[in-house]
Amino acid sequence: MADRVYYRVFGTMPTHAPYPFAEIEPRWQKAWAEARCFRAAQPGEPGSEKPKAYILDMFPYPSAAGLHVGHLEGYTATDIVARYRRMLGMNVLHPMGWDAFGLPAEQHAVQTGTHPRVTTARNIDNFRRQIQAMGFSYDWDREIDTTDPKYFRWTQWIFLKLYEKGLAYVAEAPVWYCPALGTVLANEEVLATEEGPRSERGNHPVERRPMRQWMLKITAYAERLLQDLDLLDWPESLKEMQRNWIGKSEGAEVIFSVVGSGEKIAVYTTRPDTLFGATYLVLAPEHPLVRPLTSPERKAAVEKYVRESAAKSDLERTELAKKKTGVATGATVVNPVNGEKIPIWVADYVLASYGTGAVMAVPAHDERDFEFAREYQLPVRKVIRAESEPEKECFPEDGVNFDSGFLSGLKTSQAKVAMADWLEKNNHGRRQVRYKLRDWLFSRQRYWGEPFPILWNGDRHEPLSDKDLPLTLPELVDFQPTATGEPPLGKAEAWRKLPDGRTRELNTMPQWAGSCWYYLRFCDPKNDAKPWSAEAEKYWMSGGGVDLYVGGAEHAVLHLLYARFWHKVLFDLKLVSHPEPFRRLVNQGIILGEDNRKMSKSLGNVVNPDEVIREHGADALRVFEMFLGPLEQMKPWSSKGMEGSVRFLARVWRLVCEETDSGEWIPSSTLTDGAPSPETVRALAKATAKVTEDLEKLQFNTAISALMVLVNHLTGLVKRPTAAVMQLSRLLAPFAPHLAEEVHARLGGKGLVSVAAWPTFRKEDLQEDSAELAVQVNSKLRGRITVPSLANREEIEALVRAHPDFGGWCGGKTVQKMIVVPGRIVNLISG
RNA sequence: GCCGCGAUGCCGGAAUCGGUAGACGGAGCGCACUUAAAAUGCGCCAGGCAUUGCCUAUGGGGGUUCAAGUCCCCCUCGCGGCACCA
Repeated sequence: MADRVYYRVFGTMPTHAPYPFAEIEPRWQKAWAEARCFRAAQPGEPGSEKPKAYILDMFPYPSAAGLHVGHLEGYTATDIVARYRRMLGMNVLHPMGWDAFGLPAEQHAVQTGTHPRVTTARNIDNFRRQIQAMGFSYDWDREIDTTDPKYFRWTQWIFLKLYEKGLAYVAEAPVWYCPALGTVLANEEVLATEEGPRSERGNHPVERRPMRQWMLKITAYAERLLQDLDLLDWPESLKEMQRNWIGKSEGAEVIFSVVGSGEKIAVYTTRPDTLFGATYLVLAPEHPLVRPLTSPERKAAVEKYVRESAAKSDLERTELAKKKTGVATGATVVNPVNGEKIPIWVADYVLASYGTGAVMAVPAHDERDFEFAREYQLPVRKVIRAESEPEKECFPEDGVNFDSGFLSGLKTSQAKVAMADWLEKNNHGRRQVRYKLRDWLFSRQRYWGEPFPILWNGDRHEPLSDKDLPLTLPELVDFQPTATGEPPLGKAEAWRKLPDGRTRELNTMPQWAGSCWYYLRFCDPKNDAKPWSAEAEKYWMSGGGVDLYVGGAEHAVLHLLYARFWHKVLFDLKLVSHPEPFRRLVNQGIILGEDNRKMSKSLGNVVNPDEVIREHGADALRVFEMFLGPLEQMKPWSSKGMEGSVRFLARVWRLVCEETDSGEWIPSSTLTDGAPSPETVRALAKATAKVTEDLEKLQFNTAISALMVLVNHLTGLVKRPTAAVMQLSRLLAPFAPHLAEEVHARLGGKGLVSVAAWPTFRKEDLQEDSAELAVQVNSKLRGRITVPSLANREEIEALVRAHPDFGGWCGGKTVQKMIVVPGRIVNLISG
């Protein structure tokens, strides 16, 4: 009984920490802040003569929930690189800031009446606290906040530049409206889901509504946004997503004349070579010519069909619709290439929003047209044959033309050119390039965003002048969006109306505005005269822009496309020196919960970094997140694995300290000032070589593994040379900076290890004295042989022949050939 | 359907130019220390047969090669994206 009480009481007592991280970590964070050792030198300042490195994270939206381990993975990776580059002697720009405009703070304001500014400030403080607890080496003098008037003044200024260039305009167009969010959304913010189109944020249903909105002419940059992807060191998958989103297609516009009327119908096709096979023409139900062209006897049927299509959701019109529907108009057009009369149909498989809203149907060579033709018994005329494969009913691939007049006998690629030439020569059409990319819907009916620096004078808009910037938000008590679709800013009567009768634009900018240029502001964050100085931009953005940009893949066609667009506009205005902002980009993979499912509150599998730091320390969290696996890969959390990282760091600690019976840490008696043995020299050289190589390739998991090998070696020594442990502390510094500083200091190291020089090694120290080669016989492993590591082929061959097992390996057969790969294998080929 | 990425022990993952598959960590097992446990240190650890040793193993099937996780062809599964874009 007494025993059980003893265990209950002492069994739940926390055993003391494997090493005193809770005392070490805050102390070094304070030391770094006091030494200001992570400050980046501006051009002209001492330190700016060093080569620069711009290492950037995608700055966070400071949510009420705080940081999660996924943020920390990317931030840890960039911090390691930043610390490593600093130790290599580079002038490193590694900044952090807050993308603080946005919907959640405003939704909170709607519900509680708390001003978004208050919530935002509180969330930022919490994020900053969490980030600082990780020991990240940010230059906090450069912290920025997109909601600060000193910042958004310049967001507004850049908007005016776009406005002046004619790249910002107001248009009445069908746009995506989200009733739940009370605002319109950009195409990029709408996802196609099984339940229909939904908002990217919050997964609310969205609908098409015609509204007057501000648009940015991103389409003017479509070709350059596409071409310049080739300049970038980005994941191929991400470039592909942007290419798909831009959606370039090359083809021709063909003009058909309507029989018995002066009307012409233009269609867009990527296959002008199939024009001889066109057997009908299809208009989208929304096409303006549908009504005027329909013959009186078809009128009722066509109008009914148009009405039905309009009532269908986008979903019903696309993927769920197994069967194509349509109706004949009774009108006909002339195929310009052969003078043939073909009927005009209306069908909703043709989209009004793409191309001209009309297509020429070639059922023999287009799956969709084929399906439709079969449904309504329309003629199918083959004009292209496969070069080798057997004939198919519908052949949409490239081949050779026949029954095609002047195109007969030509291959598809040649036929396309010939037909385009013919169309242009005879005025029946022309070559054309099209993009799926649409202009960027840039206004939102929300309060917590940048106000547009625009005034309305009746129906006309005009820009605010630079001297009136920043245009700040009016104070409001009621943030509720109105049912009429009028933005909340409409409630600020005094703000909205100017004495001279002009009124302010009431929409605000989307959250993406602030993040479109924040990386430029980091170059010169305190400049009150300009968004950034030319000198600072040229210095930090040289060599192709940001040298390393790490963030999640969810921004592939949002932030990353918008920022590239703004950057190109700024490039054309000669405000930046390179056409692309982010030279190298890496997506960190998401970290799953321990149950292998996506971390979410409802599943209860979210890992709270505050708790992990309290239990195991920031260094252990940093090391573990990097040791989990490759940065780009999706991987599950493991609390057992987390403990492994703690054990590793505690092993490092015990190289330097040992514990007394009373539980105190005293300097280890195993340390010696003696010279390291050749084995230790080799272990150090190997670790240095491997860690250096892996850091360059962002392979943090294998770099840590190399450090573990070194620590295991040092742990195994009876006497540990201080110099060796000192070198370990420098190799460890980017990964576990607090512990590295402590070890460095306890061993009598001068200054901060965070700014010490990165270790080097001598190539000859990597060399082993002897190497063990595998001996294969007819490619099967049969034995091993130890040879001097510098032995050449002939010497190795002689050693193999002289080896006592040689006869056994050959099994009495003669060796016809011996393949020797020094350092690797010997393969005996016998017959 | 199309595009991109991936599949290696019980688990996370290593493996340069094609050259000893499984580094490192976790889990497990054993030993030492301890009154005991924890912690720590050391050792074992793909599977099968077996006496040394041999055989089988990198999602599946073919191929190239002295040699394939790695290169080529076909297929299966998983993840991400796009999806009637003419």
